[in-house]
Amino acid sequence: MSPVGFETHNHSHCISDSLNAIERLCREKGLRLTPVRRRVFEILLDEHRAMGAYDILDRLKAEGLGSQPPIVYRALDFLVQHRFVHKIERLNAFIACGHPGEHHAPAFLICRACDAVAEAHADLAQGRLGDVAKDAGFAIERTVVEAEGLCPKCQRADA
Amino acid sequence: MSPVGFETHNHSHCISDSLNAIERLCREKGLRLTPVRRRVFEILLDEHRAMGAYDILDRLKAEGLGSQPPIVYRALDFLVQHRFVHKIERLNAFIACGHPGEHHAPAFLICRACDAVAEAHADLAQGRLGDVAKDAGFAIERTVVEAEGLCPKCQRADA
DNA sequence: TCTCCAAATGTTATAACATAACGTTTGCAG
DNA sequence: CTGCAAACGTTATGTTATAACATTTGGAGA
Repeated sequence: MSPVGFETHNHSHCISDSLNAIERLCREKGLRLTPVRRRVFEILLDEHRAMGAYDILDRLKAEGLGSQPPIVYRALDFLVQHRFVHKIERLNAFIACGHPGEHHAPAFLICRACDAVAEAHADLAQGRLGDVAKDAGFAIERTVVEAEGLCPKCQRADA
Repeated sequence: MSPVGFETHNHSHCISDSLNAIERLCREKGLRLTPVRRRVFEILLDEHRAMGAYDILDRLKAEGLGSQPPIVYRALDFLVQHRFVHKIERLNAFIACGHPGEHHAPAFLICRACDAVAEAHADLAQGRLGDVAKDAGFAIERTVVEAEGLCPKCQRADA
């Protein structure tokens, strides 16, 4: 349950590992990892931050891979649906999943100063909210858990 | 910690109680509950559901109380800042707080079929996510907790 | 009371985010 | 090899949100 995002790491490994992981998952499940979908995922891995759909689109355009919003939104729909990418609702932005394939209910720590995002894990449906939902007869299917605050670096800059 | 929103209730009481509560709070804290701010809050109480900013704006327009987006967004900023209204990020919509003034970390159950929203309470910062954040040196200031699924009524309709 | 300042409002314009609709291409099962 | 579903390309538009600047309002202090 350690967050990913505020530490340094071997980035080329994290890119190839994640890419390998989703390639394998797509093969196993018969999903089509088309060039656009694959490239959108790579861009998100490469930038390693939450990006707006239009930021991604700009990169696609520069590479000659589709140039209109629906292209990128459709690719993102696919990636989000299969949990390869998460949407950060607070930022209207998208980020590559830190451990694609592993079952998880993602939670995010979002720095309000630098917009850095760390992915953690918090299975709400298992906790008190799950009890509340159960009592209310509500069937939870997905959860959005986002904590906004200051990352370590920006706390120091603040002081 | 019971959710509010899927049950019937005495609506005129809930309106006057909430309105009284925020009037008192504004008096105590020296906040200015101006006509627009007050009316936006009343509209949200009255409709008793999550409304988009432009839905609210339509009602304001009909009443001759300001007619441009910044009017309603500024009122909403004020109301959200003081926790009289919550933003539902998943819906890009706003809902009157079920118990203004009480300290709380709101959580929402959102029906994907009818968009009904129930407010619950889940102080994440106190739980496991709080520990993770602490370990990462991240200072949580606000949390967004939204569970999407099916409300009791829509589960029955589904079957 | 006046006057000055900060906060709130009014207004125009535009930025940022997202999808509807429809035609074309592609991949693959039969 | 053919027919269909899925993905892609494209145009247009819908939806959500804010920048920037002028004007008005409310209240603290001279």
